[in-house]
Amino acid sequence: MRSPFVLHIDIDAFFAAVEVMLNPALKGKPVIIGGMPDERGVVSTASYEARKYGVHSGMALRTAGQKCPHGIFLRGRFHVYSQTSERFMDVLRRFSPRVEVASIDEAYMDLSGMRYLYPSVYDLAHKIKRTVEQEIGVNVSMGLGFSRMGAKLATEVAKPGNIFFLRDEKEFISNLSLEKIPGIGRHTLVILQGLGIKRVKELRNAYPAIWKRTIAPHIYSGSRYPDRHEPRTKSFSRETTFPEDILDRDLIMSHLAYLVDRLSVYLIEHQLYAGRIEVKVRFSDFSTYTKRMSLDFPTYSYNNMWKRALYLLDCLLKKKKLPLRLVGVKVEDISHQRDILPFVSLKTEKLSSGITDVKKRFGFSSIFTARELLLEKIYPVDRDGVVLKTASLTK
DNA sequence: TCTGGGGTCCTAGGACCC
DNA sequence: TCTGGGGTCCTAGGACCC
Repeated sequence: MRSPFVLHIDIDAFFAAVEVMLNPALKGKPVIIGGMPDERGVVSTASYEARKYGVHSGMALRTAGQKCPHGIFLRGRFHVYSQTSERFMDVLRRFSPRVEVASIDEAYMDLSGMRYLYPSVYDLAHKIKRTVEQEIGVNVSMGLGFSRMGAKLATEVAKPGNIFFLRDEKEFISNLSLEKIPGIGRHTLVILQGLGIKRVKELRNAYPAIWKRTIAPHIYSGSRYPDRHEPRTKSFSRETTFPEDILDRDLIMSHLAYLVDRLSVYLIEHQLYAGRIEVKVRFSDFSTYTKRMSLDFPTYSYNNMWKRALYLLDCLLKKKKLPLRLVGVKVEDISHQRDILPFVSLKTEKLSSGITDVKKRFGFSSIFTARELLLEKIYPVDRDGVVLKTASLTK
C-alpha cells in the first residue's frame, strides 16, 4: 500500500479553543463565540461542550441563547485569532515548505518529500500534531489522503482530536452522502434531492456528465499533489448589520463613510490600490442588493472612493422604500502599483495618506472629515473598530 | 428564534468593437 | 437605414466556504 502524502490539519473549534487557552477557567464549559444571546447575529464557533446542547456555527445567537442558557457568550477577538493562526502556520512550515493555507484554522501539507526523513508519514503526522498542541495550545484533527478532498474528508472522520487515514478514497467518496462533499451546499443539495439523488454514486450513475465535471477531478487519479499558487487576496470588504433597522439616509451615509474610511486606511497601510468599488445594502425584509463600478484609476484615497460609494448607495436605496438592516462596501481589482495618475488626484491621495498617519497614531476616532462632524451622528470607535459609548466630538 | 462578516468563484446578459 | 458573428470588458447576482 502506498503512503498517503497529503495531510490536512484543522484546529478544533478554533475561536473557542483560543479563548479557553487564554482563560483556562473556561475549560470544559460551553463557550459560544459570536456575540451576546440577545443580539442580532450568528454563532461563529461553539466549543464541543456547547455543541452537546445543539448549538452550532451559523445558528442565530438568540436561538443559541435558548438552547444553552448557561453558555458563556463572547464577542470574539479576531486580531488574537489571526495572530494565533499565523503562529500555527509557522509551526507547520518548520516541517515542510509546502504548506497551503486553506483558511484561518486549516491547512494542507505535501508530505511527499518528507518520507526519507521520518520512519513513516504517520510518525511525522503525530509529531506535527504534538508540536502544534504543545506550542500553540490548541487541539487539532488531521486527515491523511492522496488528494486534498480525500485528506479533508479524512479530517472530518478524525474530529475531534484524532488522525485518520482514508485508504480508499474512491470507494469512500462514492458511498458518501452529497452534503458531505465540499462545494455542495444547501441549494445544490435541494436540487439533487429533488432528482432523487442522495449519494455520490447515485449521481455518478444517473448523471455521469455532472459527476465528471464536479467531483471526479477532485478524487485521487494517480496524479501528484497538485501545485496551487499561493492565493493573493483579491478583494477587501467591510460591512455592518445595525442593531436596529435604519431609515435615515444621513445615518446610513455616516456608517458607509466609516466603512469606506476603514478600507482606505487598510489600503494605505498595505500600499495597495483598488480598481473597483461595490456597495451592498440589505433591507429589513432581508432582500440584498449590490452595485459596483470601476474607479477612474486605481486609488486608495478616501475621497475618491467615497464619491463613488455615495453614488452607488443612492442607486441602491431607490430599490425599495424600506429601512436598512445592513450596509457594506467592498474594493476589488487590487494592485500594488499605481498607473500614471492624473495630476489633480495626487492632492487627494496625499491627503488620505496624511489622515491615515494621524489615525494610526491616535486611533480611528481622532480625526473626522468635516462632513462627519456636520452630521454628528457617526459612532466614534477605537482603533480596533469597537464602538465607544460616549462621543466627545468637540474636543 | 430569524438569518454575521469576510472571502472566492462562476454565470449570464449587455455594451462595445471589429 | 439596416444588418452577422465573435471576442472582450463590465456589471449584477448567486452559490459556497470558514
